[in-house]
Amino acid sequence: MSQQRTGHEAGITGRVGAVTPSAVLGSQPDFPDLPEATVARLPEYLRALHHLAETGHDTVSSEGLALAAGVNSAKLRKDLSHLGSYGTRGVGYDIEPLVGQIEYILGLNKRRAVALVGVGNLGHALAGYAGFASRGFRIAALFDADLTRVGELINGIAVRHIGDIPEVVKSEAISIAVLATPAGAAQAVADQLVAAGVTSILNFAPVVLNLPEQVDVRKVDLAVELQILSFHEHRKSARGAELAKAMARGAVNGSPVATLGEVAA
Amino acid sequence: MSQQRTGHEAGITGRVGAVTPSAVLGSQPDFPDLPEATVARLPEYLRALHHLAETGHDTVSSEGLALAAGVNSAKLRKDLSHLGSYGTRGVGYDIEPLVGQIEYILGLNKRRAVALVGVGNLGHALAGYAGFASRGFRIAALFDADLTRVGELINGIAVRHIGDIPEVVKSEAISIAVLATPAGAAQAVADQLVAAGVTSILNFAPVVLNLPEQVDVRKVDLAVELQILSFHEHRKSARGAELAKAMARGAVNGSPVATLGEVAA
DNA sequence: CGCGATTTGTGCACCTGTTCACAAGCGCTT
DNA sequence: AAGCGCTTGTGAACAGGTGCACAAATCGCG
Repeated sequence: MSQQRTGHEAGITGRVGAVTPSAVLGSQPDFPDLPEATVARLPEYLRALHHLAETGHDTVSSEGLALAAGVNSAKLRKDLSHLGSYGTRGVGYDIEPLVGQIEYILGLNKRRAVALVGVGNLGHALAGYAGFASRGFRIAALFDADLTRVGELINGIAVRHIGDIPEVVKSEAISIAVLATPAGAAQAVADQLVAAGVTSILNFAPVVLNLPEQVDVRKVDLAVELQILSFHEHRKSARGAELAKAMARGAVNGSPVATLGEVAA
Repeated sequence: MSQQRTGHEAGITGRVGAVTPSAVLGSQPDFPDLPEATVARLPEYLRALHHLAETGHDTVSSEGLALAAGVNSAKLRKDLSHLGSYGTRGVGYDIEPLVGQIEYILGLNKRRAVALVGVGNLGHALAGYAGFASRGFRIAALFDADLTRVGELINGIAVRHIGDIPEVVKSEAISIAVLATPAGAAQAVADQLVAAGVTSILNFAPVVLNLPEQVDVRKVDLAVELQILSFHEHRKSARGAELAKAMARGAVNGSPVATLGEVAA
């Protein structure tokens, strides 16, 4: 159970990137077709690899990397096999070129400029989050609708009014935006962002955005995550109660106290 | 493409809750076996239903609710059918009892106490996040390892030292914790939480936690989300470039400018 | 009271993704 | 130079989830 479930729902099917058969242009396998599920795991592999590199490793086996990334080794090998062959049988994977390949695939060789809209409670924290900077992104602009917030400096960047979105998105060549506005404003702001040229949005507002097909949207809803955990809590206690009842009636083997953990294990 | 992908990876398979065959105890269908994918969508349905209720609706069709929740109607009907029958053919679903049923399943009838560990940049924002309170949770305790932070009041709650975790988790009957510590501290803190009795953890630290089977862990990594979007950006531009090249060579139909959007649509 | 319009609930086929298990390949040792 | 142990890469079976398409059920209206 404590297998780690990480962001990103499958839900949408199909390979990603399969648009032009390479036969048409005879291109080298520069951009392989990756299953969506694999794409979602690559960042986790990348993080684990960086950690291994920092702790002095040059190579790592699929078993070792799988452990560090919280997946099983077969899955890991299949995922990496999609990127081409970066392993040596009998030895393992060379960390350095593998890191390079994954970063290339993820488009992280160049640092990407990101806009953040909504400098409220959450947005403020995101603006200061060091993890963005250290993992390939640069917060290039902050926006808010509230005029009293405009001008405020956060981490050295001034908050601008959302009216400036078109101008700034163009001048900074921003294609990714983080949306941390209140729910009510999210759709309108998203429309403005898309109109300005943004093609990927990370949405923290608890609303379903309605946007053109070609725009990628990922949603993170903190309350939803807790509610899913709540379900599992409810389930555990319900099952525990039922089992206890069953025990009390049938009363065969094992101590009622241990049942919950035992069953799950 | 702009279909909304929401947290929560499948990855782990199997029904949830299938532990005791109800034959053993002849229990009413109080706690149905739900596919994990369905569980992950229920919170979204719940949010949409609340919104509909607030805007004066009594009933809603599967089509309408599916639209509001960002899924297709067949999937929605199948999901709801797992909860038992709350719809009327020819009419739709009665919102009120449906809300009640989903809240019951998710264990949201009673407000759940949550502990938050790590009152740094992100933790501070989470502590003040209104969405938790409004959607079934109560932040019952704040913890930090930094003694200079201990005692600070956030939203009316005092930050306590992590050494107090065992005591407070027991006295407040906390089973869910939010982990917003630096990566280096996360595993140790998680161990302490579990030892104190916590059985579900929402982990914001970019590390894979190693915990007993019976503990549920969900992971949210903001940088990972951006990296996935980055992949799609990279893919879009790579495909765009290839298409442009192909166009320039073969030069058959359509304007090169429109291709990207056209293909995706 | 019966008929038609509407919408749910679901059997079924399809498809993505996971896992097992093993052959192929590599390096080290003798 | 040959053999041995180790690890990758992958074919094949399996599991879970999705979406179509339709039968069953309900309501409203004539």
